[in-house]
Amino acid sequence: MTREPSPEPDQPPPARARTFIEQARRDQIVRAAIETIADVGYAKASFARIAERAGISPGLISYHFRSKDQLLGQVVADVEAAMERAIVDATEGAQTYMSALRGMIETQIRYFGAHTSEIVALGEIFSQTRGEPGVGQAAGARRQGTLDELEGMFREGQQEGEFRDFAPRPMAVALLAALEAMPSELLSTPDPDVEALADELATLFEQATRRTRSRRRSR
Amino acid sequence: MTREPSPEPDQPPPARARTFIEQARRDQIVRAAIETIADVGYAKASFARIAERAGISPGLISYHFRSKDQLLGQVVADVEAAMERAIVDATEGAQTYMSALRGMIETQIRYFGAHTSEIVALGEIFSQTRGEPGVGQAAGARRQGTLDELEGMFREGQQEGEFRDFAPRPMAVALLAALEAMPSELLSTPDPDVEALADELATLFEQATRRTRSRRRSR
Amino acid sequence: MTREPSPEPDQPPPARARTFIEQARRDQIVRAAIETIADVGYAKASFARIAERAGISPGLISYHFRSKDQLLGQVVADVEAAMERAIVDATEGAQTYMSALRGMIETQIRYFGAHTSEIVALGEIFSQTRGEPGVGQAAGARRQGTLDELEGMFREGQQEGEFRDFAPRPMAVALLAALEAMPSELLSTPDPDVEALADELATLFEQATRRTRSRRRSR
Amino acid sequence: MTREPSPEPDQPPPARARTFIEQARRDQIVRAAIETIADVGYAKASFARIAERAGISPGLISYHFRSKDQLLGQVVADVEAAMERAIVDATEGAQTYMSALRGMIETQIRYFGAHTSEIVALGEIFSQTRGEPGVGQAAGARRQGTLDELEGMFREGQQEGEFRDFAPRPMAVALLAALEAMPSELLSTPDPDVEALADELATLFEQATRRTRSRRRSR
DNA sequence: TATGAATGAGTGTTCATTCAT
DNA sequence: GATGAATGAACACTCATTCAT
Repeated sequence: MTREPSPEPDQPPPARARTFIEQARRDQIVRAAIETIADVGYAKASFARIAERAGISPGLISYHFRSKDQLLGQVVADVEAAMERAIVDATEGAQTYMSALRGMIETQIRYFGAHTSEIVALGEIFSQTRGEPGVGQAAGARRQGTLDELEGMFREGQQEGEFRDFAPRPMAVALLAALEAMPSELLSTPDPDVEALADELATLFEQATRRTRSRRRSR
Repeated sequence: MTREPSPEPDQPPPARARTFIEQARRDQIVRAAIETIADVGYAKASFARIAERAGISPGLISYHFRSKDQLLGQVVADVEAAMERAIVDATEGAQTYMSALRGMIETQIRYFGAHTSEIVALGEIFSQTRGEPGVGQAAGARRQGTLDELEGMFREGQQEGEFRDFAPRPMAVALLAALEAMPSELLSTPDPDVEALADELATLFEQATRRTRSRRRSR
Repeated sequence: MTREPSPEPDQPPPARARTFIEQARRDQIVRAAIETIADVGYAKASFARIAERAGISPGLISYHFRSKDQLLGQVVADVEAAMERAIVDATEGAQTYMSALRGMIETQIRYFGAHTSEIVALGEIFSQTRGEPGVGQAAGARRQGTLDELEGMFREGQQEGEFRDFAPRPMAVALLAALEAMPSELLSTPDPDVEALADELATLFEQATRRTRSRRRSR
Repeated sequence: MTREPSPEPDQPPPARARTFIEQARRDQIVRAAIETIADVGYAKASFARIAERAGISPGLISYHFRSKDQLLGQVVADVEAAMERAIVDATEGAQTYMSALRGMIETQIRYFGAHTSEIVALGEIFSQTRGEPGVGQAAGARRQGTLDELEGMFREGQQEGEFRDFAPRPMAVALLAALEAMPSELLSTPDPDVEALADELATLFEQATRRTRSRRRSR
C-alpha cells in the first residue's frame, strides 16, 4: 500500500551467493551503522566509529561494502524493508480507502515508537544526502515512489467517492512530511503516548480528506 | 504570527561600523553560501566550494566571518528576517483564527515560491545541525518557539470555538512539517502552480481543524 | 634527587595493549619529533616536517597520537624518564648534601653530553609552551617541582650547617638555569670536554654555597 | 662592559634618512610589538594583533618593516640598546673587576624589575627563533658577543689575581643563564624584592669567582 | 576473512604579505 | 602615508579507502 518492494541495493547482486558468515557480518555492520548514526549523527558516523561499535576493524567494513554509499544504501534498504513488511501486514485487509489510510498512518507511527533509532538513522541519511548521487538519489527515487503510491491511493479513493475533491499530490506530500516529523517529536517528548499520537494524526488526515456535506472549496 | 523577531546573530554587534565594501562582501558570501547549500547540500558546502562559487579565495571567508558557525548563523538570520517581514505583513490584520491560519499558510508558501533556494538552504542547515551547539542549538530553540506559537494559536482558537477538539501539539508539528516539505516539492516540480499549492495546503488544514457537525473523534 | 617519577602522559593508558609495530612507530615518531625540534626549533616543527624526517605521511602522526599536545607530552615524558633514571642511579648513595649537589650537577651534564638533541628539544618545548594549557602547564608544574626540590635540598643543607646562609630560592633558580644552558653550549662547541664542564659547574656551585670562614654576607 | 654597541639591524640602513613621522611610527610599532609579545606570547603575536594594539592597520607594519623578521630585529635592538646604556652607565666607574661584576649583575636585575615586559618579550624572541636565519642568527651572534665580553672580563680579572682559577667560558655561560632566568622568576613572584634578589645573585657569583685561601680545586 | 597501519585528499582556520584605493 | 581587503601557503586534524600481513 505504501512502499514499493525493496530489493537489495547492490546492483547487480554478487554472482556468487553470500556465505552465511558473510551475511551475518553485513547485518552486524548495518546494525552498528544504524546505532552509530542515531547516536552521534550522520556527520560523525565515520567507519572508525561504526567499526568500534561493532567491535571490528574499519577495514572490514570496506571489505564487505564497496563504499560508504553502498553501506548507507543497505541501511536504508533494510530499515525500509522491515517497516514495509509491518505496514503491508497491517493494511492489506482494509475494506475502504479511508480505513486503509488510517491503518497505514497508525501502523507507521506505532512502528516509529518501537524502532526509533532505525527511523532516526533513516532520517539522518535522507536529509544529509539529499540531491547527491548514490544513496541520495536512490533515497530521492524511493521517496518519489512512496509519494506516487500515496497519490494513487488518494486518486482512487476520490474516484470511489470516499475522499473529497483535493489535489492528491500536495496531500501526499503533506502526509509524508507529517509522518516523517513524528520520530523526532517522539524522541523529544519525555513519555510519549504513541497510540494517542497515532490516533491524532490519523484523524487529522481523515478530516482533511473526507467528503463534507456543507463546505465547498472556494477559490 | 509564526516567528519571533530575529536580531543580528553576531553577539555583540561589532563596535566599529562595517565598511560598505565589507558589507557587500559579507552579503555576497552569504548568498554564495545559500546557493551552495541549496545546490550540493550542507555536508558538501565547504568553504572551498562556497568560495569557488563566489569567485574568491577560501581564506577570505574566514577574514569576514569568525567561524563557519557564524557564517551559517548569518545565513539563517538573513533568510528568517526577510521571511518574517513578509509573513508578519501578510497576517497581522486577520479577524479570525481560521483566517489567520489560512493567511499564514498561504503567505509562507508564496514566499517559498519566490525564494526557494533560501528556504532549502535553511532547511538543510536546520536538519544537519540538529542537536549540535552553535547554530544547531539556536535553530532548535527557534523551531521550538515556532511550534509553541502554532500550538498556542490552535489552543486559543479551540477556546474560542473556532477549531474542533484535537491535540494542538501534533497538529502544530504536522503543519510545520508540511510547510517545510513544500520547498523541495516546488523545486522538483517543473512548472509549479504556487497559488494552487498554497490554497490546497490551507484547505487541508482548514478541514483538519474546523468544527464538524456530524463527526466525533472516536477513541 | 631532582625530578619526580614521570608516568606515561596518556591519561588513562589505553585499555588495549599496543601492538609491537604500533609501539615501534610511536617511538620512531617521537624520535623524529625530537630531532626536528632540536634541528629547526619548536615553532617550525610542524607535523609535515616531522613526518618528512620520519619518511611517513603527516596523517600517520595523527593516527598514532590524538593531538600535537599528546605527541609533545610523549616526547617530554620519554626524555625525562630516561634522564631521571640516569640521575637517580648516580646520586642515591650520596653521604653529604655537598656531594649530592656535585653528583647531581655532574651527572646531569654528562647526560646532556650523551643526549644533546633530546635535551635541546626538551628545552624548546618548555620555553615555547610556557603558560599555555596542555604540555605547557604540565611542564611549568614539573619545573616548579624541580625548583622546590632543589630549594629543599639547599635549605636542609643549611640546617645541617653544610651550606652558607644564602636565599635558597634564587640559588635554585640560578642552578637550574645554568644547567639548562649547558646543552646549547655543548652544541655550539666543536669538540666539547664534557667532563671538564661538569667539574667546572659543580665547583662553581660548590664555591657559591659552601660555608666561608672569613666572609659574611653584608646587607 | 657587557654588550657591544648595537647598530640598527636593517642592513644596510636606508639611503635616505627617516622622516620624523616615519621614525615615530616605527617606534610606536616596536612598542606595540613588545607589549603584544609580552602579553600573549610570541606565537600569537601576529601582525593583526600588534596592529590592533597600536591602533593601526596590519598593512602599515609591512609598509614600515620589510618583514616580520626585521620588526623583531628592531625590537631586539631597541631593548638591548636601552638596557646596555643603563648597564654601561652603572659600571663604567668600577675600580675592581669584582665590583664591576657585582655592579653589572645588580644593575641588570634592577633593570629587569623596572622593564619586565621588554625583557619578557626579548626572552620570547630569543627562545622562539633560536637557530633560525634572520633574527635567530642575529640574536645568537649577539649572545655570543655578550658571552665573549663576560669571558674576557673573567680572564682579565684572573690575570689581575682578583678571581680564582676557573674556566672562564662556563662561568660566563652560567652567569648569563642565571641572569636571563630572573625575569620569569620576578614575574612569577607575587611581590618580589628586587634589591634582595640582585644582592643574592651578585653574592652567588662573588663567592663562585673569588680567590679562596684554604680550598684548591681538585681535578 | 580479518586486521590495523598507512595514505592522500579534504576540513576550517591563521597569517605574513601584497596592493588598489 | 595609510587602509583594509585579498591571497596563498601553512597549520593540525579527519576520514574513506587500500593493502601487506
